[in-house]
Amino acid sequence: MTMQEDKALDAFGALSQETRLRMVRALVQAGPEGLAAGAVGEAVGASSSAASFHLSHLERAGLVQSRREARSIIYSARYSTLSALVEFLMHDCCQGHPEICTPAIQSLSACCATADARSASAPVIEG
Amino acid sequence: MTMQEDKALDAFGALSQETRLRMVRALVQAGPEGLAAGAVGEAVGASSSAASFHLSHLERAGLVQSRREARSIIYSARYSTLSALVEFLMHDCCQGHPEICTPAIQSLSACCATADARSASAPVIEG
DNA sequence: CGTTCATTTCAATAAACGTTGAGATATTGA
DNA sequence: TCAATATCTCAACGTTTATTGAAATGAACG
Repeated sequence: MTMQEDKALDAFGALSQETRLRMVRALVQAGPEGLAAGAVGEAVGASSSAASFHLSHLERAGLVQSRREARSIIYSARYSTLSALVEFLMHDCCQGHPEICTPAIQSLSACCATADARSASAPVIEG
Repeated sequence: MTMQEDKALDAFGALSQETRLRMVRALVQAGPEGLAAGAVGEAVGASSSAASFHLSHLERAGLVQSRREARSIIYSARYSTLSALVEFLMHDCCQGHPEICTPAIQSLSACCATADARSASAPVIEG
């Protein structure tokens, strides 16, 4: 479950570049269905060549994954890596002061609040 | 509450370097009391010059803060920035699929589990 | 089977980054 | 004040990284 240091470095390195950070956020927000490479590039204002370079970089870092669908290559976020990254960074964060990291937990929980309310007991696969 | 893109880029850039990533983790684990610059450098295997350079970098990025204490400069993690960074990255992560980001929430919660149990109702300041 | 569309690869230039060691600054105690 | 300790600053070097545009790949459809 816990990530290795070198994987975390690759991931943070990948996230430390404007185009790639935007790409990851666009894909995080796009959900599991993902976006075609061209759409990602357009969403973040990158040339097709730059988009390909940065998406490959993100895939090598394990932050996104790709699948072919007809003519397009569809990229989507790897939420498990993002989650592992958070865990790696905050590992043993409390040291007897749980109030230190609960704000981080709440920030993350807040993002799910509306979705949770919408789909608390119903299956969500549709469309 | 939400972080700006350029701040997030600075933070991820700071975390994308082995020495600095180790430093942040050492300081996260050290808790609010922090560690002297020399101790941080020693903990991560950096020369004093390199330690100073990287700690300054981390401070500029908002990930750590410093205070003087006698001859030493004590560095400590800025948990609020780490929390904001997580929020920035995962913003709008669910899109109707809350099961996507709950693992991340649980990862983060797990880190506080023992501390929570230990100090659920008692104040924690001691020695 | 050849054309089109989407994406990737390549090579060159330019910019950013980390490391090093020497020297500067600031604090403490004799 | 002087010496010792802790940390920071600076500049030069070598390495890594991003960008660009042109060319190549690879799948799909008539």
